[in-house]
Amino acid sequence: MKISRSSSPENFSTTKTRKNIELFEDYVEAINEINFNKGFVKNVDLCKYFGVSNATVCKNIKRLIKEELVESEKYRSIFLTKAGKILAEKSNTRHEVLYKFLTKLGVPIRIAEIDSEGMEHHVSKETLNIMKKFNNSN
Amino acid sequence: MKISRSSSPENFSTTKTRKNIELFEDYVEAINEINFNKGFVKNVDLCKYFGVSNATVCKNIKRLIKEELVESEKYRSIFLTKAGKILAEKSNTRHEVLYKFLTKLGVPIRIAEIDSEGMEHHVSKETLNIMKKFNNSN
DNA sequence: CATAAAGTTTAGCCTTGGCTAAACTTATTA
DNA sequence: TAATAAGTTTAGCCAAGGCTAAACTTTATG
Ligand SMILES: [Mn+2]
Ligand SMILES: [Mn+2]
Ligand SMILES: [Mn+2]
Ligand SMILES: [Mn+2]
Repeated sequence: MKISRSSSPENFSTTKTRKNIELFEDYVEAINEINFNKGFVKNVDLCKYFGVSNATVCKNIKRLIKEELVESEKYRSIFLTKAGKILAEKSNTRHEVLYKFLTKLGVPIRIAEIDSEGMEHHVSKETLNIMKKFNNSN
Repeated sequence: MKISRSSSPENFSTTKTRKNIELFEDYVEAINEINFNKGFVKNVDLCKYFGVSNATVCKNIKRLIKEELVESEKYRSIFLTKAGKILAEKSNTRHEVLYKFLTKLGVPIRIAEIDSEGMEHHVSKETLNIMKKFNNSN
């Protein structure tokens, strides 16, 4: 039982804050990707993407609307707002940098896909910059 | 919007599974650490450690007891079971390897402490082994 | 163009992980 | 040792993120 790091409540509260926007980040990323690939996004697309029920997607989209990341009229397509688009690009870039970092390190592709899906939301911009540098010189 | 990785519902369901044991991992790690430092663990110690209320700790300890990771009698100290101890050691090792990995990479200590608190729960054993190798040769 | 199929929303349920306030137990100290 | 302080549990609340079943809307088809 060796512990070289030190722990503090602030670490946990930062982690909690990051977890609170995790779903938003995943959704705007997904919406951006699906829209890029097929031109529009509907409830059913997100169900397939995440593997959850239509009711779950519907409820979560309402939360994204309240956060002004998404716009949608009843029974219609789902669009990112300006803020949603910005968050999507930022999240996608971070996810991409982390994924590439893991593969450059030697992590098998399938494992890097899985691990990065969870890890991405907890990578600070400082850590991200270091990973970016590593990617560019390896 | 460049995406070099590929996404699948399995990535999200694995991530969900990992999130479901995140609290258990943090708690057994904390209990192990506090016990190591002061010989016993009480509700109030965990409140300070995590920065949450006594009611929250009490409720979460009940969940750990149901999972047979922890034993405790009313108003008394909190102990890890055999399984709890094993999970604590495993989680601590993973946390420690990741933390050291980030610092060796050049991430400032304070940032590595924060980022590793969230990332640790999403690092597969394959990725962990690669980080371990990196640590030993850098 | 009427009906059937596909897709979306609503209603109502559940667990997790937080909180405060109040009740209860244990520990301290006058 | 009786009163007070400190610590723990219980009760009851909330939001997030899941689910199924049923109602409703849109799209496709005979
Ligand atoms: Mn992502
Ligand atoms: Mn993700
Ligand atoms: Mn940890
Ligand atoms: Mn943690």
